[in-house]
Amino acid sequence: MQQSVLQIPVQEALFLKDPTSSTVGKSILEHGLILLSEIGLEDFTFKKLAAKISSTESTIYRYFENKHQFLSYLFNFYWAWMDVNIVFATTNIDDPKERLRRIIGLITKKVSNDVRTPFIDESLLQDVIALESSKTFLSKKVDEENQAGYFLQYKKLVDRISAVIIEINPSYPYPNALVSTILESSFHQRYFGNHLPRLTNEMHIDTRLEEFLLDLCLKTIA
Amino acid sequence: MQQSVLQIPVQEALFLKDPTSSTVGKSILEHGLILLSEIGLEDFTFKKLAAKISSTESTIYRYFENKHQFLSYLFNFYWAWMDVNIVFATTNIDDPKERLRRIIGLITKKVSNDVRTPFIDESLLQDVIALESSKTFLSKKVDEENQAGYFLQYKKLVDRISAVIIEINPSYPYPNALVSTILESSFHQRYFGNHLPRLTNEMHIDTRLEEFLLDLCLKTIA
DNA sequence: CTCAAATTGATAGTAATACTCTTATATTTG
DNA sequence: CAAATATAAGAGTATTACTATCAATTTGAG
Repeated sequence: MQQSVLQIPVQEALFLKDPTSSTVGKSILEHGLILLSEIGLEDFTFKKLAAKISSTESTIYRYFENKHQFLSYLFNFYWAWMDVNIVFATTNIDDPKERLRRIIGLITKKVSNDVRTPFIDESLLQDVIALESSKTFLSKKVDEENQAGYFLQYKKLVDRISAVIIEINPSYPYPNALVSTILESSFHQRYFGNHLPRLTNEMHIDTRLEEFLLDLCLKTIA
Repeated sequence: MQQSVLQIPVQEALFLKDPTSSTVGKSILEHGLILLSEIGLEDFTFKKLAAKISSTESTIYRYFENKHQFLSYLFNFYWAWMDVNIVFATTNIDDPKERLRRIIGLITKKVSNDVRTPFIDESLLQDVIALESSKTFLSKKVDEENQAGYFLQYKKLVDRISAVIIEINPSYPYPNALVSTILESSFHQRYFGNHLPRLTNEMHIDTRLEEFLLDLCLKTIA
């Protein structure tokens, strides 16, 4: 009896060799994520990761061009995984407001490890993405990377949620802006709640964050 | 007849030696900002800056511990400068809604160089801060840096704007969260408008960005 | 005006980073 | 089983992110 495995598709632009295609590759993903969560992107190096998985720098460089690409891989993985969850949680729900409610619930809740993805711990991934995701797109190389498809999954999800907004209020003029604002805010507000509390209002508490964003969203498109 | 000069106070924690106290220091600020805007934080080094101002690495290191501290200096300068402008634009305005309108106007409009600050070009500064500011606080060293006062000016401004929100609606429960969301969003949305348009709705246009955020804000606290 | 203190410039040096390359050894696959 | 492919081990390079030393210059206090 085989456990169900969830295949999360990640763009070819985001790796040199598919890390899910080999044991070392999976190990790079698993322990790369752990190391990232421990020391942060600035201090993260392929050399340290190689030591951790008893492999070599050159092997890791065959999978990813550099740590920025590795982060972008995780970024896309996260949003692809979130997309799957959102689709699952909203199919067969007729009321678009209820769908929006569920989406914001998923976005704001602290996630726990999804056993269907054996080498990625989503709980860690969420923390890493909250801290580092802005760094994927806030770079002088955005246009080039955007061209290459680095942000496809994120854009896809924004479109999906925007469609729900439009369903609720077809004349609201800024659906995509509202959605990307909410997604970014969900990360930053939780982070502020934990580290810079004066910038927020107890947003380290899931339920408050959810209420804040749901309220903001519904009132704005009302 | 002396030109009026605007003194922007920056925390002592943000430098080793006050860069405004000497000619080299001012040159570091002026050309450091220019270089940052040209090549971005990742590629920015004190060595390159030293070459640009015909000085040496060691001299720059006497003013700033590292480029992260230099960025944080600019971050604080920007928000302190914005604070001055906001205070100026809102004194003697009785209606808090009108004050909020003016604040959001200031935050969303593309800024032009303020001649009262001779060595800082605010137009460049705005672009640099939009691209790099998240990197000041999204780091494993937040708590330490927060303790040292790295984010004081930003927190002060959030408090100031929150007070206006509370004046408009004293029972709105998330004023600080709303304000920091709007401030972050103003940067990101404009950036998305320029580089990742699918994540937004023509937010590279000042007036649209202003309308989007003002509308969002007023409806949310109504 | 003068001497001491502080500042800067010039230079060297170190450990780490971000890679690239080569080669020998495993491992997989056809 | 042979050929192709992947990995490990190691060396090597340019750059980064500093620190340290020392001489020359500037400043400022008496």
